[in-house]
Amino acid sequence: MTSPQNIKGMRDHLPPAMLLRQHILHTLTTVFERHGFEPLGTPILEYAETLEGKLGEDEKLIYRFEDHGGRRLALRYDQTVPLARVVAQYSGQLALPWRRYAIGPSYRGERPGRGRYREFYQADADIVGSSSPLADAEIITILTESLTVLGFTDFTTLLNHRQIIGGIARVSGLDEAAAGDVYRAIDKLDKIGSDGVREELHERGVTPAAAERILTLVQLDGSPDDVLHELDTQLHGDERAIAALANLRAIIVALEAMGVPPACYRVAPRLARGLSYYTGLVFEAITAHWPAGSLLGGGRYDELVGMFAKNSVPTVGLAFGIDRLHDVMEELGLGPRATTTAAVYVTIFSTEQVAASLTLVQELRAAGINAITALDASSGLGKQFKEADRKGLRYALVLGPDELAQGMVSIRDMQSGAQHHVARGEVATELCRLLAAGAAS
RNA sequence: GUGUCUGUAGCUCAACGGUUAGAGCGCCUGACUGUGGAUCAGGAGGCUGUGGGUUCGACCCCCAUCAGACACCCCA
Repeated sequence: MTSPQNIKGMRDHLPPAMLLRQHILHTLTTVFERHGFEPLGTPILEYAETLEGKLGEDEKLIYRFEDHGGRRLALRYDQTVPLARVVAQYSGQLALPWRRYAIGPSYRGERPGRGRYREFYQADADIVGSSSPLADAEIITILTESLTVLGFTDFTTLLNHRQIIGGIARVSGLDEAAAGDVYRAIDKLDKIGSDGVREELHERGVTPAAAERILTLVQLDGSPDDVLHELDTQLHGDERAIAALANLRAIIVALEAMGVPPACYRVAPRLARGLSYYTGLVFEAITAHWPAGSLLGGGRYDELVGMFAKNSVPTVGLAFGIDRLHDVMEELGLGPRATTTAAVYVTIFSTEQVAASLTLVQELRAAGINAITALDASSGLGKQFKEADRKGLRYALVLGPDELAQGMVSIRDMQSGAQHHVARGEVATELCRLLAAGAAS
């Protein structure tokens, strides 16, 4: 391999992409902290044993290897299992319920595809140690706020409950083992249609009568109240499912109180979700602009932490897929379209004026303005303007003999080409004013 | 992990198995004034993803490998 190359499924992020990613991460951090969540950092590497036995079939996607000492290590598959490890390990230091967020890369040895990579960023927010429906509702509220602040206008959060899924399987006469298979088929409803699902169910040995029952229940649609009411009737007699419906109702009541618009969520009994550790609420956000998988997902997993600790620790949380968010936002033109970090370019007129320009640029920086100077004092103004233009900087300053003599600085608007003089002492305030006006429009 | 397709200049793409692999855009230099975008003139840039094979001769055909796209599978 003579020419440099990326490892399969792992990407570089050049400045324009990285700026959007950072905008996303910063926005999510702000929302998380607005809700009082605390940051947690854990290593990318864990003992393989820590990750094994929690993910079901997905386990084969874990990157595993041995270190120099022959220890079996693994790259983390998500940030949830490490959270569970931390909760068990530091149980004495953590006051529960604990609201924590974590942002970082995880790794899965999958075949890369649209919106799917082997190294991908997730932003997680979880409430550890509470089984209250208020915790579930808080997570959904964070989800809604985050997507709204990022600029999404037409997303929907699908809500479901593992015990509704279980109940539907049970009243259709299936045992727990078969239910998983069935739900994998139902999860594809949007993609292959009800006929396709019917066929798949048949292939998996579900009787036609049971398949029809399942399809009917799973395709219930309408207002959350209507869907829950109908499920109540249909699942009558299945205690766990009835309890799940009550739980969803309580969550929705809390959502309403927190002002989450009803148009943002639906009860969708067909939502399955793959990760095997979920035990209660499950949800994911979808948008018509991204047919390939969900933007984020999550749910309640009350037993996972208990696999490390002795007692069970009820937990609910979500994970944003940063790479998918990024790709969708790019397609929709959401977020800042900056290609660089600086806003102002200070030219250097000639080798005699180097000091004057350097002094000026430091003043701008002290005033909170991101600014750069030319690095080659002997290059002409034309070349310097060109550099400023190519970088996408909004303003260029000229400080030549004429300006120096008059105690002025020329401010050039690189978009319009217009140029005006400002007194040397007023430059920073004038630029702040211009930049604020530009940001507002 | 399975299947299909793709890989040529920084980017988008040409080139019948046959001379020295081309074009547009971009990049660099100059015309050019104390000033970018426009125009004109010139210039740099390639072991055709990589490694084998077939052939007198390979960008082109065959095999392998790496990377990418799409559809499965699954998921963020």
